[in-house]
Amino acid sequence: MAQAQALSSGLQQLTHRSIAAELGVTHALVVHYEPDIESLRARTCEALLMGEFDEVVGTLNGDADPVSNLSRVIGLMSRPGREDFAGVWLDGWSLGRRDAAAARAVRAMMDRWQGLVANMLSRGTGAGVFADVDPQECAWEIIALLDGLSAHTLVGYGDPQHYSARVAAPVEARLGLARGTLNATLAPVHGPH
Amino acid sequence: MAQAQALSSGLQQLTHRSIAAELGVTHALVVHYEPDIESLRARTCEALLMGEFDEVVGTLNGDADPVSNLSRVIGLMSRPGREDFAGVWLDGWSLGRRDAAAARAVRAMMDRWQGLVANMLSRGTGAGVFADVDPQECAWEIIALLDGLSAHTLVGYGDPQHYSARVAAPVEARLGLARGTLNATLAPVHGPH
DNA sequence: CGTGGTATTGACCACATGGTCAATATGGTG
DNA sequence: CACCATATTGACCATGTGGTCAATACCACG
Repeated sequence: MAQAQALSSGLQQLTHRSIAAELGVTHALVVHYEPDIESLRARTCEALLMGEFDEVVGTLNGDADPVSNLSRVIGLMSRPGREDFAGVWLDGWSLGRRDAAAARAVRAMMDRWQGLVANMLSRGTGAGVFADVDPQECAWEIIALLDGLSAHTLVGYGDPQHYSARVAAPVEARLGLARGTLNATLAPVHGPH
Repeated sequence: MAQAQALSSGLQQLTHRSIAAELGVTHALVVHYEPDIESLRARTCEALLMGEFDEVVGTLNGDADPVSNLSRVIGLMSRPGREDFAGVWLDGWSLGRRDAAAARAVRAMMDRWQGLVANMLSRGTGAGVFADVDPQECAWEIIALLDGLSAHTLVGYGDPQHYSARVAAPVEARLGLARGTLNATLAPVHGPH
């Protein structure tokens, strides 16, 4: 419902009337149940980002190998067709500029991602598979790279075919991995549902 | 004028009436001279980004050392107080989602930055100072990292004090430089005017 | 002087937004 | 049945937007 609309048209286009139209009711009714549209937007944003996160985490299910974990995350985040979620992130940042609550929510989501990656990194460094980096700091760098990628996606900068490799390369260098180790050619494993 | 307003309030808040108010005239007059506000926004965005670019390029004036060049760029882009320009980038990406012309303009700006960095990289690899990377690809990665940084800036994610180091670290790793080589503690050299 | 072009205005329009409010259905419970 | 809570509506409001238009003011030039 609201989430699909936000995905395809952007959070700012999510309005009492747009929801009402899709539901086939009056906008007054929507107002009745959702009196504060700003909050609805923030919550929708949060729900969408949380959904994406959970989906990715679900994909890692059971797999404990930090290399394949990282590879999968990179593959999923740089896959073609992720433009809509990139848009949600962008809307979230935009929203966070004026709405303190939204900013807090977005930061919390970023923390989740950072934690996920940091976890992989610390497992990898512990096992001696990765170079000895500070997992927290390095996770931040990877998140920043992925966020930059989202931005690029939205204005169609660069060839999407190269996205995965372009994220993988610097991460591999940072972790002392051989070139191509992290460049998953689109993870086949069941895929997101 | 218009640029200052876009910087402080965001491109979307740049409106016929907001300009008129600041100029102390009627909004009809503004319409008379600037009939298409969308185009004004796009042009303002472009001008601002171009201004930032030129300012940074100006700072490098005469210095041919790729290491100090890169270090300065990283320092400038991750300095505290750059939130407003980060906002312009964000607005640009946002604008580019629906306005094809704006997207083209933003992509052109990204190309400029990518070219600037690629140039540094190819000089560095040529001189054997940097590891042997593909300058074009690697420049892209660095740009993505900086763009991700801009996004983080806007929602206040992470400690701004660490921004510079966090960008420097992965780049150093990628280029085979010693830790800290690129972590300029705020370039003192005259500074941007 | 007056004639013409530019600067500037106020009044207006259509449209969309968030939101309120009183008035109805509608359906279950005592 | 009567009653009450909930669902739902249409009408309305203030505000903001982009934009048009006819009417002035003003100033230079012949």
